Amino acid sequence: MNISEAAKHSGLNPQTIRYYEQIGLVTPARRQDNGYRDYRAHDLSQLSFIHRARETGFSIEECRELLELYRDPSRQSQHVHALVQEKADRVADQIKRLKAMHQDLVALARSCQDDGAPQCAILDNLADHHENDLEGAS
Amino acid sequence: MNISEAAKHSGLNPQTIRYYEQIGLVTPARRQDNGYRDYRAHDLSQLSFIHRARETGFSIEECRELLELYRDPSRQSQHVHALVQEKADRVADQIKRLKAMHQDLVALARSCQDDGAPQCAILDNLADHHENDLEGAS
DNA sequence: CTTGACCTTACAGCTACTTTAAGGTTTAGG
DNA sequence: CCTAAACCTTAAAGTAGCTGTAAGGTCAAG
Repeated sequence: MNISEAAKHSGLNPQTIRYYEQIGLVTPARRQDNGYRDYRAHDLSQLSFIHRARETGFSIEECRELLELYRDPSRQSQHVHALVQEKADRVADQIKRLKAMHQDLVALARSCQDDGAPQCAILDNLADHHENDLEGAS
Repeated sequence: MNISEAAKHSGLNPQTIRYYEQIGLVTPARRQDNGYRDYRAHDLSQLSFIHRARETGFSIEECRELLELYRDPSRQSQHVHALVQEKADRVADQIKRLKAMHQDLVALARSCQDDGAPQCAILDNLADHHENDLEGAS
């Protein structure tokens, strides 16, 4: 199976697959006589695994760890559990930060009249913080 | 005012300020006799503006737009409003995606017994999606 | 007059790819 | 049989948004 078919099956695209091979995330694919990469079910499952894991928010390095555990028959589920838990916590954190940012943006949008006038509370608001700054400074 | 003081006041750090100058986000700072960059209130307000805008989630290119509007006396608040509104929408979207990801992660963590056994539903889960895939394929 | 803290430039490194360039192979059509 | 399109190959550069390094110049304190 050529790389583009492997790409379709795994949900990755061909360049990305080559990239993963290049950085040693997946083992180099076997080659056909013409030098083309040749993929089989075994490879596809690893590529799909990576795709899923990346979608789920794991970084490349985290995927590397997960893949090693995936391939290791003597793995301990504790290790995997800890990895996932920590990731979940970090995502929760990120959500918190984005929510705050969203509130800021909504407040900014509301503060602006949208009437074509040159006055705009948004820009004033963004510029604001610094005014107090120089007065109190040395 | 030297760059490190400007950094303190604006909340950016010196390398970042130089970087912003380099990519043309801010106009090059005037220089002292010794060649050091020299910052005044006018520059600080722009740097602070950028810092706030970046914190609020605007990309460098968006900051460039906002800054141009900020500096333009004939700007129209509509334009700014649209920019902010669109950004707010995109952030809301990102929050949605992260929430889905978080649910996935929590579900994964729960599915795993954390008992040191080699079986781990997490890895099975990540690997899963592909099984169905080959059967239906050519 | 030396030490340390600042400043300068230019360039490499980071993540996770995507794009480009320059070429070889295969396949379908005329 | 030839050609054009659609694949495949590699290596290298570009993307965002900085951060860190190297190799030097400047300045204030003791």
